[in-house]
This record gives sequence, structure tokens and C-alpha cells, in this order.
Amino acid sequence: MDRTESNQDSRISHLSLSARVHQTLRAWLSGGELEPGQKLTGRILAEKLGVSQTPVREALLQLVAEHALTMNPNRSITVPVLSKEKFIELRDMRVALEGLAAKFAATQCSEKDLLALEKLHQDMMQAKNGGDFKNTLRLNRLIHFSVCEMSGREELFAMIQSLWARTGPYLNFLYRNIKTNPDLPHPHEKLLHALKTHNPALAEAAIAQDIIEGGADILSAL
Amino acid sequence: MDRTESNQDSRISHLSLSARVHQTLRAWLSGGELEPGQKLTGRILAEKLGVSQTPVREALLQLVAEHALTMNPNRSITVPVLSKEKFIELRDMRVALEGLAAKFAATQCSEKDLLALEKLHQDMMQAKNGGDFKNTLRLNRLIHFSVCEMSGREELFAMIQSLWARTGPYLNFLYRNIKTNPDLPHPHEKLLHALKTHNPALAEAAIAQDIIEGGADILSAL
DNA sequence: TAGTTACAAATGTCATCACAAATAAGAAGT
DNA sequence: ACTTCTTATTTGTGATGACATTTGTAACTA
Repeated sequence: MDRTESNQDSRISHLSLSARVHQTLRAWLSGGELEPGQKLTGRILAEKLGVSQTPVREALLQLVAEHALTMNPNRSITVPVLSKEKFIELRDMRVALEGLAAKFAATQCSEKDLLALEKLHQDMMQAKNGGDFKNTLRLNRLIHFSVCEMSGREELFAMIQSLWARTGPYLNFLYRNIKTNPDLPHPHEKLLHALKTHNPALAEAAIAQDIIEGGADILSAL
Repeated sequence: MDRTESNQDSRISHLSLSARVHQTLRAWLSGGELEPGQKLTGRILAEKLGVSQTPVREALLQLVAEHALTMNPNRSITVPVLSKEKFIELRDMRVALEGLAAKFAATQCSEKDLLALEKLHQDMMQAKNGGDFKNTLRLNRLIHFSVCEMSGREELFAMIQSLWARTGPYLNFLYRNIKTNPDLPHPHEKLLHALKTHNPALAEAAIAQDIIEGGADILSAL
């Protein structure tokens, strides 16, 4: 992937190499493809991605700046190992910020938004009942991100995405037990109802409940 | 500042060069020493700081990742120019997160914390009445950061600091009019009272009021 | 004069290399 | 077998240089 050969690629995605590496690593984190504690070395990553060390190192340092990766005193870079307390911190920040996003979304979401959201939720429940864990998580993330997008607040959305990248590595702790209470209504349904009726306070509460309940399983695994 | 000569420095501050550059730029931003829209070029900064382009570029990209700097489509890096809407977004995020911090601070602050905080507030009021704008802002920031520290939540604190770095460049818009209503009690006093009585909800409300009122002047200047 | 082209300077991007620190591996001694 | 010292390998750090893109400027045409 040297300069002259990558012209076609850089025309398609006009991002710099470091930006693309950053984006790739961020996706790996959010999707739970990296384990907590895993070490990331520049040379190995560079070889794996087919680029030189410079853009890789730049991307790693950017993720360290976002607290999505940790720089150890040894200067080695690893996926953060969250203590129970740290996880609660991130969870509470998500409650505060996604709650804020939900409030705004409730006041200004369109009918089309709501239909798409309902579809996502149905797909998620189907994946969940079918035991498709990976897709359940993917759709759940899509739902949350959709609500944030509906808020129309770009900076808020970006910060929430950053928080997801930081908790992503802990999604793997949920692989075994997809705890589901078919009797109780899913918090998403309460959220959908709140959005439909344009009730900000209720939307905020529903998101909070969803985040707290969803994180309970991970929390008990820590 | 080449490698062999910088050994003494690197022993004193054992941070890497890119980390030190990052830290320097961040301080410039929080302190309002950089103007919105100002362009930051790698070579010039490198020369000014006496390092090569590599650590400077790394630091710049880190700040871009934190949204403390903006990368334009031209690939040039500038201090963000906040629209009214963006500023409101940041303000609301501060309300949500600092409110969260204040809630925790209220439940677990010590007597010593409160005394130190009261001293800071008195110093700030003195600086404010004396027209010492720079110190007023500095002390105000110290007060807010102290409350965050009292919450004991490191990740939350870090994220709030990041938000301050992003609104820092707009503090200069306040240079002229230090609006002060000596009749009404300062929101800080309401905050202090809430902390003393360990009232989380009141502390959250007081912080919210302080942030909203403090940002009103900047907002009207946009 | 206004607009356009051509050239020159500046700037971003990234690969490479040299150096230093840290880690791992192996040998020698107890 | 365990420790300790030495050596080798790995890995982070940052300076340099080559190339591409952008920006600024001057010359030229309409």
C-alpha cells in the first residue's frame, strides 16, 4: 500500500492513512473484537494492515487520547482493563449523555425515524430469540446510535460513540447468557412509546433503564 | 532538543515529546490562548517548540481526535470555530456531566474539601470585584475542577476537562463585560450550600444554573 | 481590469532509518 | 534449582527525506 499504488483507494476514501487505521481500530473496539488487556504493537499492526509504523502509531495515540486505549508506563499500548468502578463510571456517563440525546430525540423525531427504529427493534428481538448474539449486539448498537442521530446533536453523538468504543471490549463477557425476560416488556418498547408520544422525560428514563439493565450482566461478570 | 541532549529533560518529565506537545497545546486551549479559527501548521509549531514535525503532528492528531482541534477538508488544522448550536451542545453536555459529578460530590465530600472550595470561591469573588478577569476565570475553572475531583470519578473528570478545552478558546469573548449581579447570590454559593448539606439534587441544579448563566454572555456574543 | 493559466512556495502525508529503552533469552555462578 | 549478570531481540520514539496536494503569486490573455 505504498503511495503510488494507493491512488485509487485514496480517491475512493479520501481519508488519510492514519485516519483509516484509526477508524479500523475504533470499529474493532466497538464491535468487541479486541480483548481487554490485549497488547497492540506498532510494527505488528503495521504489517497486518499493510502500512508503515507512522500512521499506525498516530492512530494508536489518537485512541489513547480518547481513552479508548491505554498507554502503560512501559509505553506499550493495550486495550484498557476496566475495573468494576471504571465500568460503572462509563455506564453512568452513558446514562447522562444518551439520556440527554433521548430527550432531544423525543421532541423532534419524525414518523419515518420511528418506523425505522421499530423495524430495528423487531429485528433485534428476532436475532435475540434466535440466539444470534453477534447480530443482537449489532442491532442494539444501531438502535442506540439511531436515537442519538435523531437528536441532531453531532458533538453529543460523537462523544457517545466514543463511550461505546470504550465499553465495547467488554461485550464479549456476555457471550454465554443472553438473559431475557420474555414476560417484562423490553426497555426499548418503553423508549419507542416515549418517542412516539414525544415525551422527553419518559424517553430519558427508558434509555437509562435499558443501559442499566443491559450493563448488569457485564457488571456481575467483573 | 535532539535525542542525546534531551536526556536530562526526559528524566525530569518522563513524558514522550508528543505527550509534552499535546499537553502544551491543551493548556493553550483551556487557557484561551488560542483564537477560534487560528491555523496551526506542523512545521511552524515544530520550529517554535524546538522539536521535529513527527511529535507535533501526533499531538495535533490527538487533539483532533478529542475534537479539541478541527481538521478541515484541506487537511489543515485549526482551532474550532463554534457555531451557536455547537456551543449549546457543549454547554448541555457540561450540564449533564458536571451535574453528575456534583451529585457524587455532594454525597462524599469532606469538611476539608468544603473549606478549600469556599476559599476558592472567596478568592474568585475578590478577583471578580477587582476586575482581574484572568484570575476570575482561572479560579472559576479551579472550582469546577475541584468539584469534579471530589466526585472521585476519574474518567468523568477527564471527559469534563476535555469539554473545557473545547470551550476555552471562547473565554476571550468575555474580556470586556464581567457581568455581575451583586444583589443575587452567586450560583456557587447555592452549590456550596448543597454540598454542605449533602443534597445531590440541589448540587446538580446549582451547577446547571452556574453553567447556563456563565455561558449566556458568550452565547450572546456568538 | 478581470479572469485564467503556469509556476513556485508551503504544507500535509507517510515510509524509512537510527537510537534508546524495555523485554526476553541464555549463560555463569552460587 | 534458583538467582544474577550479560547479551540479543523486540519495541517505542522521533528525525529526516521524498512525494502529493494545496496555496500563493506572477504572467498572460480576453
